[in-house]
Amino acid sequence: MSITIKDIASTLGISPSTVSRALNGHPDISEKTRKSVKDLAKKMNYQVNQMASGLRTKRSFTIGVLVPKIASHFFSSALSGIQEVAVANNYQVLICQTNESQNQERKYVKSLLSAKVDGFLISLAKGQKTITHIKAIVDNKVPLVFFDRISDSFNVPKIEAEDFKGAHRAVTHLIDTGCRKIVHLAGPDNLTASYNRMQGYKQALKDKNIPIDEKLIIPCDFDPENAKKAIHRLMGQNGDIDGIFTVNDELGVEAILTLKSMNIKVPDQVSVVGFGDFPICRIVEPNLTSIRHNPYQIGLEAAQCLFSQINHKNIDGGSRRVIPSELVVRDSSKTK
Amino acid sequence: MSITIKDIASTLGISPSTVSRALNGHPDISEKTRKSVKDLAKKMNYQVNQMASGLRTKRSFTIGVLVPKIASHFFSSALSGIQEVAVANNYQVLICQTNESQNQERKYVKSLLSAKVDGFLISLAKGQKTITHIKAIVDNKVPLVFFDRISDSFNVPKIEAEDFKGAHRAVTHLIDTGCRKIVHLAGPDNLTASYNRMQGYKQALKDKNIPIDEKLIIPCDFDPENAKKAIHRLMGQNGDIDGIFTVNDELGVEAILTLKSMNIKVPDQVSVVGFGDFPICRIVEPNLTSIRHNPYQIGLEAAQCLFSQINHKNIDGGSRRVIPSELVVRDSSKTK
DNA sequence: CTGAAAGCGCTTACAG
DNA sequence: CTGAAAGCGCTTACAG
Repeated sequence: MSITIKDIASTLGISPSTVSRALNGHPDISEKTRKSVKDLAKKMNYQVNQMASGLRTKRSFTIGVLVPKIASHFFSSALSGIQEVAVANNYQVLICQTNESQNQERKYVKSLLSAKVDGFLISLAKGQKTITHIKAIVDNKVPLVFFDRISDSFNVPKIEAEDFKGAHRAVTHLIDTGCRKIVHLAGPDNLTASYNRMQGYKQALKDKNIPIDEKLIIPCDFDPENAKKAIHRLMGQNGDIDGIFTVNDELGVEAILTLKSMNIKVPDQVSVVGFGDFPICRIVEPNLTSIRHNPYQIGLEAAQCLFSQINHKNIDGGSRRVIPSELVVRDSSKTK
Repeated sequence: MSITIKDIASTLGISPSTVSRALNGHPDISEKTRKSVKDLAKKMNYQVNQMASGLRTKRSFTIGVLVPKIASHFFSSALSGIQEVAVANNYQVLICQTNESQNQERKYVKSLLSAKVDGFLISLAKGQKTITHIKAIVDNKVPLVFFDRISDSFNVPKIEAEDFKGAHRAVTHLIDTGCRKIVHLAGPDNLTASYNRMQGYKQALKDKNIPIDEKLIIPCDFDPENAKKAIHRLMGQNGDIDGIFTVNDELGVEAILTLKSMNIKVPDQVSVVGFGDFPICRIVEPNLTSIRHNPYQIGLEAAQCLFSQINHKNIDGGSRRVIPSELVVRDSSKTK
């Protein structure tokens, strides 16, 4: 039904081989033939059948992307960056949302492997334990790049946000503006990003000779409800808490809203600093001080790294690229 | 390199045909053969080559989705709904972001056609004039469903938010709570969704015998900056404006922030109602009254509609499904 | 500069 | 119940 190379060949009275070569810009073909083929292709609205050419060339011109959640500022921005690079390389992007489920992740990897994608861009679901499906990708020698949610168990390139340094910067800012008893509303610590932010928090305290109190580190699993409960509990028993550093901006916003509902003044009584610099920082009141990282850039560089593997086959093993971050001071923290 | 049906056949000493049938659950195959094939396939970690089977069966098990922007609450939620249905149908989803550019949209359609997707789910870029690329889809007889950003120029199914009624509800609420001079910060009126919301606004005024003042309808093209400027200008010249209805929540939030920066009390002096019920409604202060529609549901139903075409081929032409909305009253509007 | 032929990995009418 | 053969639409060594 859909028109093929053969149709063009027969109307032009030449062979399909020649049509294929003309369409693909093969140097052997005469200018005249090339032109007549291209003109007719355009006129007939010919579109190469990617399944057929992919089967022949072993290239699907498709990459697969796994993210925990599409509907999040971080990942949807990263996806934009990825798409940008993919388009520039004439590639399609298969986007899969794992919903933080390893099971779902496993299924997607299987089906993307079956779709013969030329490469994978993966931000892991939380709770990583059994990652045999990732091993399947590596075993099949399909290029793979981790971004944001990475795993050190594999010798593949990784693109990360500046988690440790960013967190360090955030907490140092809190200390420098007078906070001494600083809570950390943490993410799942089996995620490197969360873990590194927590380490940054700890190191900043150490550097300023403030003792680390493990009871002030609350795992919230990215759930604002947990943040709310934790704040209610902590503020009840520790009247002297004066700062909160959250693993991301959603929890930071929740912290501000909760403190306000308890009639605790932000930042006069308690300062809050988030992580991510999402647009919501400028909506909540007081505006949330945060760490700006660049999800678009992270996606972009992850994709560039993947395509350099796909195109030049230079597998540079477990390289690691950290995208810089910066502190953005707003009204939820004090000035010096 | 990757293992094929032939490998399984030769190790088992049977023909590829039989392996294919066994794997696909063909009824003719004996239980014994089926089991040995499936066991070996699992053991060898066999994955069917989708390009090959797709070429043969003329089915790619892939659908293409076009959205103006991934990084938006509405579309990323809709995408989740779409993904849900796709997975249930064993389909992959190619997601393309048009960035509101018709040119980009045209390119994506071309390349998805070339990828031989089994169906399209499209939310159009704004500024629709030349939509010949959409015609190409229809001409190729590839199933297509429009969602949210629809066009009436094509006889294909459409899934929409309840734009007219929702807007009518929003504005009626403003009037019922005492507003009389109501501004509408509008979207691009060549988008049906925006247009219908504007019509809902107008009808609500008519129904309450309030004259429509075209100078109070400000096209903002979804840009918060335009909303800000419009409010500054209008509030300067019309001291008696007492309500604002915005085409979406982003503009609604911007309206609240702008009014506050001008020391105008919300809702005492001016009430604000948005559209969408995005999470930001509960972050801005006062919390934004809005119209809840269900982007996840819209995506879900659009996908279901598409798959009913793909699977049963029942093209039900230009059917139209409107997903219900409801008014969610918060603090940015007055109580009766 | 162009064509005939083989083959990518699969599915499926046809035959037995 | 199973196999041999053809073919999906393309690309590409080989030959001339």
